[in-house]
Amino acid sequence: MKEDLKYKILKASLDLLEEGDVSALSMREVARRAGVSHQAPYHYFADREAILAELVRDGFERLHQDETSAVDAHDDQKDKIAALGESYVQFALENPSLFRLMFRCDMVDLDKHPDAKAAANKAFDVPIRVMGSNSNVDEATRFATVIGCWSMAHGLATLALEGVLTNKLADLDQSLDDLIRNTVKTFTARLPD
Amino acid sequence: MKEDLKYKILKASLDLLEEGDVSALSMREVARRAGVSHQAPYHYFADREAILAELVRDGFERLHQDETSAVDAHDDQKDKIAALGESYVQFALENPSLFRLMFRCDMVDLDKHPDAKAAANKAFDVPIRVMGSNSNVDEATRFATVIGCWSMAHGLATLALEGVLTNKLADLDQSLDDLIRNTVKTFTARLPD
DNA sequence: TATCTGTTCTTGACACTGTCAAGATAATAA
DNA sequence: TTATTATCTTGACAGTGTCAAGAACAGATA
Repeated sequence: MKEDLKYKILKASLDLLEEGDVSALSMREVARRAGVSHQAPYHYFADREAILAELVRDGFERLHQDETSAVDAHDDQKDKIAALGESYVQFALENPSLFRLMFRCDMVDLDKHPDAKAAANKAFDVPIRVMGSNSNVDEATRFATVIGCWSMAHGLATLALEGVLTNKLADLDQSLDDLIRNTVKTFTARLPD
Repeated sequence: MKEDLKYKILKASLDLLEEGDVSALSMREVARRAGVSHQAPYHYFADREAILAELVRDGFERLHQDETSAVDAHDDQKDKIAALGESYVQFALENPSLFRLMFRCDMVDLDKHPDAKAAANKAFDVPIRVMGSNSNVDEATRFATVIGCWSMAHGLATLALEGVLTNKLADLDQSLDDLIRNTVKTFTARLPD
């Protein structure tokens, strides 16, 4: 079927990405897995980065979905924020290599791939939309709060991903999930109403 | 001089790293810059990862220094924490490629490089030591607070590095520095005494 | 039906990479 | 002086991304 190979290539690429790191995703190995010549992928993707960009775009789309369904599942404002944070970290843990890739502008220059950039902005706008509506505080504080929460979720995700947290976790009698839930809850509780 | 070439190679490597991304750091380019044959570096480093590990080790050493001098410059507990966070982000902004590399376990497996791992742990222990001493809260909350603050600093650094923040900053009349300071201060103010 | 045109894929080449193997050269020790 | 070791070079190999050119095939046009 038409465009069939394109999705075969993307599937093989995603598999390779999550099997190992991004360096395992080579143009030729992707072609090999799709059962075509080493040059065939070039018909659908300008270069290696174009494949990565497509994976990144899809990643941000899925992250956006996870975020919105997490937010929509709650009514209380702070519950929304906590669920949003947890879904963010959860996504990272479930798609480690992809998540890493999604924030590697040295690998995928979003300015060169508008579709991926648009998807990223859609995902980024969820926290801003959810938290940016608190009119009880001034704008600077509100913005700082949004960025801080987002940063915390992103940092949690990154540190958990790189195994830094599990190292430090050995002492405490806590699972990684508990730690993440605990951390998110501890900080959302301190947010202004 | 003995070991002279070793440091020439490390210097060339760090230069290459900060000039572009980590992929610009090739064994052969490093050798070329040091003015030696493509194989000479192998006398001092087992492979490419060994060079990266050495850069990472040095990076964590410097981060640790920055952290401690930031902490030591203040007496008040919350000032210490704020300064610590800012120094962390500052380090990332001043050494973007190196900072990225320091948290890329797919590139440098710390378990294979004990020296780098030790340096990393030394740097990681500063926030734990500074914040972990608050006896007014239970241990789980204390740990969550430490991890949360550290995550926020790490997330801020990462997001700032990848240009995500500067994108979102266009609306507000704020510099990146201001935003970072603001965010750190906003959240340290909410910490329990 | 026969010819043209564009899509889709293949084959071949090139310069680059990391790294193994082996040799050369120079410093040091006996 | 000779032997040994540290230091560096030369050469090779398989792997990579990607440019260039060609083959196979589809569909449209005549």
